[in-house]
Amino acid sequence: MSTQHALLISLIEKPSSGYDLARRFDKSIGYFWHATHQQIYRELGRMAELGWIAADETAREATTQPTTQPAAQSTDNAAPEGNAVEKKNRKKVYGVLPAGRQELVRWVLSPGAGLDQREEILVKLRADAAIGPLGLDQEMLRLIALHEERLALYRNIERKDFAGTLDRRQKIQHALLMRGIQFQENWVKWGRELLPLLEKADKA
Amino acid sequence: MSTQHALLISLIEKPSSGYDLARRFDKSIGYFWHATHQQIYRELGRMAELGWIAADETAREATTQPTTQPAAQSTDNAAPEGNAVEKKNRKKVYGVLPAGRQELVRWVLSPGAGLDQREEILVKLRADAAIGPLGLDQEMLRLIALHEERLALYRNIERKDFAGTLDRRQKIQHALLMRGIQFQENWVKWGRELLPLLEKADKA
DNA sequence: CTGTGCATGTAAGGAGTTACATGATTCG
DNA sequence: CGAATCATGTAACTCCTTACATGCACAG
Repeated sequence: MSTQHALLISLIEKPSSGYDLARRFDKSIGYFWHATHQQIYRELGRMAELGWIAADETAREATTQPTTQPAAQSTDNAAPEGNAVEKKNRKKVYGVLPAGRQELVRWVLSPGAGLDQREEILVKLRADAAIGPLGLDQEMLRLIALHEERLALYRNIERKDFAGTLDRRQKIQHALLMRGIQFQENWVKWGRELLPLLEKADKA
Repeated sequence: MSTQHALLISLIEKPSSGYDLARRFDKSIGYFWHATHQQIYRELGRMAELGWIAADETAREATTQPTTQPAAQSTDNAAPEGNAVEKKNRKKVYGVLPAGRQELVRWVLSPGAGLDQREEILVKLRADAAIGPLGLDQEMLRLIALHEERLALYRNIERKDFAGTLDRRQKIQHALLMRGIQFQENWVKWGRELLPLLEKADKA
């Protein structure tokens, strides 16, 4: 399971609440691993039970040197001594415990599945091949637009975040972005070429 | 849900048993939509209930009670004399009924999600970026090899099945194959470029 | 007569989706 | 004050994965 591990990474990059994570999964790491807020809260709960992470009031920290430091995170939420209040609803900031870090390393180095694609449109195209032209060009146009939009987004990120010289961390993150860019470029080009084949005959 | 629809297409292309389908999902359509044999049998059962497909010798005990529980296993079993013929275990060849075909068309033309990638290795790389070089080059090499293997397979299929002039059906199927080829080429190239970044320092 | 391939399933559990619910804070 | 947004969760359900179970047919 990778959702937990994606969350661990996000938490290492920056200790966060479930809500923060949910928003972050709508961008950055969510671009290559999607998760909804319900999933996130559930996995946070499980990982807390497993001792991989902990909410701030409980034994926060222990890892030696997180690569990124949150720097100016409003320090006002201290009050460690007398809390005991248990306000039901207040923000819980989770941090990664040593066990969580270990688990992450273990998982990163364990062999993964690789190549098991699941793209709906490919199945639809196969159907279109089998049972006559159904007018898939409309759907295809829609998807091309989506991929172009995403491509533009990635290119903007590249321009903004990856100019100048990069350290190792940035180089890898840039490579991840490039993967996305190349994938989208490739997809759009392929889709455009395919388009003429999909028109329904009676359109003429 | 697309597994059902992938099965419908396979059955339209050629009426088959669950077993046949499972084997076919290890190639051709399985290249872009994976499914295990358990999934296949379950979905076949459901689609049969829905009236989308039917096994060839339909008369098979469908005569009286529509919702017969297929339980009747283990101990209580008695009286093989009841309906003598019907060997329990023999091959069921399913074919698509009009309702199934309609459903397939409906689904093909309905808008799908598009872009929600989920590639484990990308998450792992992000982790490697965040918490030092962990030695991901080994895993990366493994994956590159997998993708190259798949690429070679695709190229063989192209050479064998798509020479000469093609009709529309073949053109689309060729485009699907090309999608796979381009994806794999792209992936391998990207992976090779990334590799130098992943070596663990102490390897020197 | 034993192993391999054909052929069909059940059971249990984990992961993901969709819908609903609720209270707190902030801002105009 | 009311609406938007922050923030956390439950419940029900579907889908996917892994392991197990059974029985027939045929070849060596």
